[in-house]
Amino acid sequence: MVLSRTSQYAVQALIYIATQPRGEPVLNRDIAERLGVPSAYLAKILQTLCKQGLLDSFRGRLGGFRLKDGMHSTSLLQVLLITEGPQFTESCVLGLKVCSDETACPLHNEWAPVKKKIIAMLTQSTLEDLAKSVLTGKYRLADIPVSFVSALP
Amino acid sequence: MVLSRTSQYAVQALIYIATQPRGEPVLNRDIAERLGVPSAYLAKILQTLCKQGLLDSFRGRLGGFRLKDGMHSTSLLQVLLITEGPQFTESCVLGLKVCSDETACPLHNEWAPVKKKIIAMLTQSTLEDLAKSVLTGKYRLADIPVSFVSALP
DNA sequence: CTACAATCGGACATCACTATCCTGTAGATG
DNA sequence: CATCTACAGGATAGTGATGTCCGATTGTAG
Repeated sequence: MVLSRTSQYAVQALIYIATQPRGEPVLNRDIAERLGVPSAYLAKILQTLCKQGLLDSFRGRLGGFRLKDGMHSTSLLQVLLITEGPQFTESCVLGLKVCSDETACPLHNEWAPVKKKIIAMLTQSTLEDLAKSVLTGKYRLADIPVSFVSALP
Repeated sequence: MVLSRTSQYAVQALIYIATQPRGEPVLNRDIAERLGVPSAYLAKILQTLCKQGLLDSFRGRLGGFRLKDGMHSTSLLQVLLITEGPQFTESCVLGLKVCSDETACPLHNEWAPVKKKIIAMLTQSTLEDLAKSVLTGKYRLADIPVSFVSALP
């Protein structure tokens, strides 16, 4: 019913980056502070997202992370396949190693349509869409209230 | 996308017990062997299910666990609320401590209908229904094929 | 070139879940 | 009562996800 911390951080960070002006790298430190998550841990996650081609990173002054070109339309499913692993959409609810339509667990047929709906929702939600809805101010990206006024584009 | 081991074992064990003749206690050892799960760990889980009123337990000879009267119609949701905790249906996908309709995370409104579908499915699935479908032989309750030879010397 | 800022990445620490061990206790049987 | 059996439950260990630390490396600016 809930994602792993790693996935949560990844999604939050990516949405936050997507709310920032395009092309301008965002500091890991700033993202961590904004989201109220451990910065060293977040850095590892962002590095992974870099290796998987979602982000660009820049060292030195004016460094930071930014969304790679064209990655604003990345879906949540693509993100979760990275953070939860490629078996994210495959694994059996009861943990059976083999659970196909032929050799199904008792929940397989009940779960199938639900899974389909989840995947549809995750495929449909893109980073730029989510970033837009955050920028309307109607949604919260993190628990910690923003102590400083974030820049509006 | 997948339940905790504890929940998996609980659901599997309860379905298995529900497939056995009513009123006759089933040995923890037999359940563990049938499911291919560690028996000592399963015992803890079954004890929890006893305390929560789903199971009766009997010590000594002819002992074991059986479904409490009327508990054959228990839904999966009731089971998971025990094994995953009462916040199972409440928690935010992004892990926010507060995420209501008023203070929503960016995924809240997308997730709501999906969550509704999940809960409907879990509420609808009862132990006796699942036990019945297992008894048809079309579904597997565990990975390990039941060769059913207790080759003890 | 030099100094500094920021990521990179390996090593280590922590915590919750998972799993095991062992002793105690209760029930059944003769 | 004696004894076997099976659950009860506290203590303990393994494991993977999570979180922290610190030095190495790379890029920018002066």
